[in-house]
Amino acid sequence: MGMGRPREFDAETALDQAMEVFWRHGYEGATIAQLTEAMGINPPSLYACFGNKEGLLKAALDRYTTLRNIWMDEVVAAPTARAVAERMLMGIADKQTDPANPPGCLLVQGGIACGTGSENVPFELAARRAQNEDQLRDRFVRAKAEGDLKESVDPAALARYVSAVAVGMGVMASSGANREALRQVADVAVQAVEAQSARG
Amino acid sequence: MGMGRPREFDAETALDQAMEVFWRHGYEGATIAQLTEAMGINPPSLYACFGNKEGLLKAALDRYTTLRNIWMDEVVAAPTARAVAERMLMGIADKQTDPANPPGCLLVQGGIACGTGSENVPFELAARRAQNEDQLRDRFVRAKAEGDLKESVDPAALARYVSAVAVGMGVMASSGANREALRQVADVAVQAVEAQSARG
DNA sequence: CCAGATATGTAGTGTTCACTACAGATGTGG
DNA sequence: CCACATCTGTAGTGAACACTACATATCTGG
Repeated sequence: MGMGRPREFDAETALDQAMEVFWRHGYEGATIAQLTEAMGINPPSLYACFGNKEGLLKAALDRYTTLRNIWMDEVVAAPTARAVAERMLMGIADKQTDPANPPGCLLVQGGIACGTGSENVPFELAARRAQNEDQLRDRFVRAKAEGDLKESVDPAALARYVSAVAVGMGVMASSGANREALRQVADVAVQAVEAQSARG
Repeated sequence: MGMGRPREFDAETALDQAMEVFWRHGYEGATIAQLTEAMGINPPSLYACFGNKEGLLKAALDRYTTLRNIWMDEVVAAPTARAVAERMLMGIADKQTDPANPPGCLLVQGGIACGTGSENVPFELAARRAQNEDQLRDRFVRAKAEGDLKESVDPAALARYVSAVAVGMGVMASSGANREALRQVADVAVQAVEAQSARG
């Protein structure tokens, strides 16, 4: 009863490579060929080790969330609610634009499809969202000129903020969030805009 | 030199159906078979009219953004920056949970892949995001108990807000937003949390 | 050194996909 | 009524996909 031929690759190292592929191309956009090439193994090894494509994704997500939870522990260790939010959101700003990783967050980007031949679709969508952001920015420029917004406000930054909240709400809604949950988010966000108001 | 056989379907009606399919299943998750069935036509008619799948998406996006821009015109017609933000974000909360439409926003969901057999992947991702939201909520419960947050604050709502901003930033980063842009968003969001603080 | 067990590489499998050839149907201009 | 142009439905096409059968290689226990 021998123990069989030992595995020739390191599972964690291979998972890191798979994680990057899912992160960059999304679940459906990532092909087994891309995954196996990045992991440096052949399909049978992948299936023997992780079951199937979805099993590999879950293993990659486990690894991602393990690392992320360690970071979140540091985040919630901040002394105040404000400091927690600052540490988390500023940290995200840095991490999501770190050239060492694909842009964005695996937990969002993993659901984005960019299969071969349609990589430009997400950019097409982004361009349409940018139109509304520009519209908001123009409106906030006017608000500033009218004395409605503080002199210190950057209208483009405020418009980007409102757009970001809107996008976040969209993803939440797609995942099943109900109306009350979205309204609570909107309510806090509106208060943030109000705080930029000259009378606020 | 006759003018040929006339088209037997209405392009705008068909586009509305296609828009719903892209909205619900994402670009890659939507198959030509699903699209043609929803549109009530056969593939050759689709290709004769819209060129290819991506052409159909762009036509559907055109229709979506046309309707959306009309609504945005009403939004920016609000009297103050605060009212603009309120009208937009509360309107989004309602629209994105309207049972008459698929949940979420086509401009975000259109990039989400839910092909047959992997519909549960987006929910798997959402479940992982919820873990971090719960972590935040617990932290804000503590902050409230410590008198760091106002008595009127709902810790779950505030955690949901911070999570929504984080998700929005993730989508922006995926679309090419740079670090400074994300930091500006984070900065406004942090001020919103600060406004919920007892000393704020 | 042999038997059993597991991993690996090659070379496929069936399925599904976006897309289209083709023939017949339905219109217009002469 | 005829030549021509455009649409429609049937029935595919080749390509790409996730996944696997199989022979071979490499280990352990006895």
